[in-house]
Amino acid sequence: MSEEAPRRAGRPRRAVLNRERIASHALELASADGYEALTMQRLAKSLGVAASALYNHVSSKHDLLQWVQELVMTDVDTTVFDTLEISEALIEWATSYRNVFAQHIPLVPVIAVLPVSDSPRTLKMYERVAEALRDNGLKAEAIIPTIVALESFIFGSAMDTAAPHDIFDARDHKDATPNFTQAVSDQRATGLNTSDDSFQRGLHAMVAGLLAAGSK
Amino acid sequence: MSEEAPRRAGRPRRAVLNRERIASHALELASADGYEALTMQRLAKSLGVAASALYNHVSSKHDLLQWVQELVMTDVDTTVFDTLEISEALIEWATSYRNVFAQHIPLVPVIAVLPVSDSPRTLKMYERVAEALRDNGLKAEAIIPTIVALESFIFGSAMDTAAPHDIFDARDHKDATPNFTQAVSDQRATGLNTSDDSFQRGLHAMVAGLLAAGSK
DNA sequence: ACCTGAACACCGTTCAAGT
DNA sequence: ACCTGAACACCGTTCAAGT
Repeated sequence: MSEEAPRRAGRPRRAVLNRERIASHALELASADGYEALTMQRLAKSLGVAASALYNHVSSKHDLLQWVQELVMTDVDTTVFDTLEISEALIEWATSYRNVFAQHIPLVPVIAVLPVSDSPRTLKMYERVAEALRDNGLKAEAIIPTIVALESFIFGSAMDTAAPHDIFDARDHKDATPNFTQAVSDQRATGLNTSDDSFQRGLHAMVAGLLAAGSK
Repeated sequence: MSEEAPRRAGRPRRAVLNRERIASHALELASADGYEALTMQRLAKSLGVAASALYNHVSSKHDLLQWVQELVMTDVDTTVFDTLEISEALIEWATSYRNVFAQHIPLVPVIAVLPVSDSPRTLKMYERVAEALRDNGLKAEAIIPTIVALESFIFGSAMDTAAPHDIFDARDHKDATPNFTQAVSDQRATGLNTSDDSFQRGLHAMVAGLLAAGSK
């Protein structure tokens, strides 16, 4: 598919190791084999270099995860703010955001405390959401808390998708927890995935409440 | 404080290693020195045994973290459901829950996917919340999603408290993000801690919305 | 039944030595 | 400037050997 670029005679061939190649290999490795497979040694092997070579380009594994986070961020849809009414847009954006990180749960603790200055794409996303909120009459001081609250819910909900489907199985303690047991069975009867059902209910509640409370 | 129990002559003295002692030592170690200090080796040392001895009582480090989680759960306040009106009670309970796990962030990914059957105290808490929601007229199928949505927000908000205070500093990209930059400055002007402000706004919005949407 | 000590199979990271 | 190979300081976990 890709053709070899011509090289000058005196230039030695060397594996091209740079942020772009390292990050995308890391993302591929994690996506294909899971984040437990994303070790510096295995990543180096897949790049055809020694593990120590990676440290000429990235200062720590934590930094590497930030690079991967930046790549993953591409998949979050912010175009919805261009076309949809604000509450619909927030719901679609949040759903996309949650679904993306449900595929990258080990990145959640990283992104949750990541300074925006280290992630241009996250910053750009914030700008778009902040603009949309302002344009729709949200009070100035409510904009950031609105975004942070939604994000916290998004991250928590992304983690919740990793819960086993029988997480609420309490057969051993049924007698002591009649209300809970009944509630589990009633939710199950809807046929809806518990994580998705919970996320959508919580999201609609929060979006409506935040827009109402934050309006001028 | 505690007096020595008399021992029979033939009984050899041995370090008493059991779940209770292991779990409480682990909690103390993590609380005092942080979760990065909670390793099997260091825990063993603090108990006066070899690391391998621990494996006679706990099957893995992950299981140990579940034990610690069960201890920490004690601090979450569910008595509020006995005295406060439902939305007030949910807000106080959630705030207590979030504040407790803000002190134990590395447990969040553990508890988020922990089957309730492995955590009697969590189960008991769910029962109390489910009962309160039912008593206050929530639709049967809305009870579990209401709890799960609140919990996801609680876990995400607990993680958010670990964010650096300058997480939103975008001085290098100010020109490209005018709305965001302005919003950050306007929130800052309130003097409120961003995490706390966001949590309380999101919580009030979600509680009101969930109760309204889930009512019969 | 439960503990020790050595070992195993990994980690992330550093660094002198090479080109 | 960037890579290799060996080493370091850890991890969690296993297991034969002891009592």
